[in-house]
Amino acid sequence: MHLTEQERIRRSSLQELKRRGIEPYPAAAYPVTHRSRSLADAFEEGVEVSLAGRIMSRRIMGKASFAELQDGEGTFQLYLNRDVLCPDEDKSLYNDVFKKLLDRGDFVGVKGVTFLTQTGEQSIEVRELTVLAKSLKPLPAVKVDEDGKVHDAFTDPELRYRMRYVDLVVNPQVRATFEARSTVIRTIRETFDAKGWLEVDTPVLQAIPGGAAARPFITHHNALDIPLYLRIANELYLKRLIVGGFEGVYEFSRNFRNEGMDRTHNPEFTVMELYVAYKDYLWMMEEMEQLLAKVAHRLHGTHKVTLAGNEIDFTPPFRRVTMRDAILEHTGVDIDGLDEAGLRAACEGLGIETDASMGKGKLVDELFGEKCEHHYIQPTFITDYPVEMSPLTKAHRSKPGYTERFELMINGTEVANAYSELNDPIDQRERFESQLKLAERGDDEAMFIDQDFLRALEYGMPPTSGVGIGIDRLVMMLTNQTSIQEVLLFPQMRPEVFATGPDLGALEAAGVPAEWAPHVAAAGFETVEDLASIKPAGLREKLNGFRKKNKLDLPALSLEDVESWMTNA
RNA sequence: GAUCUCGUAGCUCAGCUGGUUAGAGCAUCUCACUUUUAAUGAGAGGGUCCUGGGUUCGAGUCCCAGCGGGAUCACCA
Repeated sequence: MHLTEQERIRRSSLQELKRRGIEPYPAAAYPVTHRSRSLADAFEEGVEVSLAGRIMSRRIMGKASFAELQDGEGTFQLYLNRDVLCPDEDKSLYNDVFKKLLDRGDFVGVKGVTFLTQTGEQSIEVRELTVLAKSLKPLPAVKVDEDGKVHDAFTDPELRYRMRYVDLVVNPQVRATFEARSTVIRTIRETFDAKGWLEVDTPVLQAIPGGAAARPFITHHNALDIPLYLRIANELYLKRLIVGGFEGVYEFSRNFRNEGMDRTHNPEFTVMELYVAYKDYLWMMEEMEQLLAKVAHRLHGTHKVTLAGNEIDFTPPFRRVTMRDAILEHTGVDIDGLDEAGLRAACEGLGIETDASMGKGKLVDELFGEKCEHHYIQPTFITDYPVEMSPLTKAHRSKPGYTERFELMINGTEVANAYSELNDPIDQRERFESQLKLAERGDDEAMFIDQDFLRALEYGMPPTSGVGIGIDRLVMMLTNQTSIQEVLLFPQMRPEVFATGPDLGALEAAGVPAEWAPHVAAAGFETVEDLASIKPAGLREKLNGFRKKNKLDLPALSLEDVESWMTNA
């Protein structure tokens, strides 16, 4: 294994700690009395404290040193004085262990007494120092100067996402984003629980991927020998629970869609879906206004949030615009009364590409998506979607051809989608059948018919309103992030390829003498496959050349030697 | 999937129209230093210039292919 100089030094420090009888990875719990931020907030001098965390920096000045200890809350300054830490003759804990054998990134526990330095910095004078875990790889050396400017920032997105653990250690704002994410989810959960709604779990593996229009991931169940789909939505299951008599159910659902990835899409993402009986989409709009205002206020202490240079105001009520008016306003096209041909002509007149698989719903969707969506920066409910693009939504109470649906747009992006749920089983069956026709026309995202769901509706579902909130996007909106990868701890990445290194055992098994195997690998033939990729004569020539160049104390190889390995390979 | 763009030390980055032994700051190592805070001062080590081809007397630099990332687009929430 290739180690950098810094890694080799840390490993030798590790061995030296062990040699001195200091366990670098002790098993025992370390008793902690305080943590950094709460200690700073209620600071008093002369208090005995015990903290644990990572050493994030050291400023060594001979017989005294300062260090930054980073724990789960933040950082706190340590002051280590040689003669305080080591009051007896033996000064090795300070001189050797702290100054030489410990590094930035190591976990330690300290016991000591709080005090203020001459410059007024809250500090702990360390009386006891315990090694808790040695770090063998150096952390990126991020520094912040007195103006708050960050130097040598760890910013490479690939490294940050692949090694989120490092990102979290050195970039406090990243930790803050994920704490905010947790606060968003917790606030929603507390709000819903207080209203008596039930948090439920429904299947992730589904035989029919329903509830949304998207391409699913397919897997296979061996015992049943059937294909199963990772859920693209949980909507149909939650509605079954409303049929079953629960009056309010919600689920934070990890959904999976086998589609593109970009700064607003990840193959797996989180939607909070809520269904409440005896309500409609008008009620749901008010409910969402109150919820988002509460979440924003919990995070920021205000309803006004900065996002990508805009101030987003979550103060209720939010603006409401019908889909028809939105399209009329931004394109001059009145979709009311237009048939499929008319819509297609309107799209093409605006430079929107269409194809034969697109029905009325899809065409309206294109008009809105291309020409309107990005205009809605402030929270806005877009309401009353055409029936063709909403197969699970109840027909509008007074506008024929439309449904009782809204989407909440923030910063030009859809954050929530809600309906007065379709509970007429006959209408629902017809909607599914028209989806089937779309599928026959080539729309590979048209919904499957879920016969069991239809049966459930036939038993009767009360009037219900449902909503799905894109949690990842909502967190983006509330934490001023423009990439979904910044709000997912482990965003999807192409799998990393690790250098496997030479397989000496396999080389020897193929007949390569043990004394030759490392040299064969060093010459570039690391695996049996590598051996098989070249003619014996060529291999012999290269290896003997390598032997001569590196003055190996080994007999030259004969063609027979090499041929015998190849036969075994 | 398409287009553009990037890949140089542990980290952040220079490296000109191709030209000696590839540089800087931080980090690391050695020494000094008892209230510092981007600690300081002196010295030292550290490189598969992403990989593989090609052009050339000569490639980190130019060309081709590949791998990986980012951005834009398509699909989508």
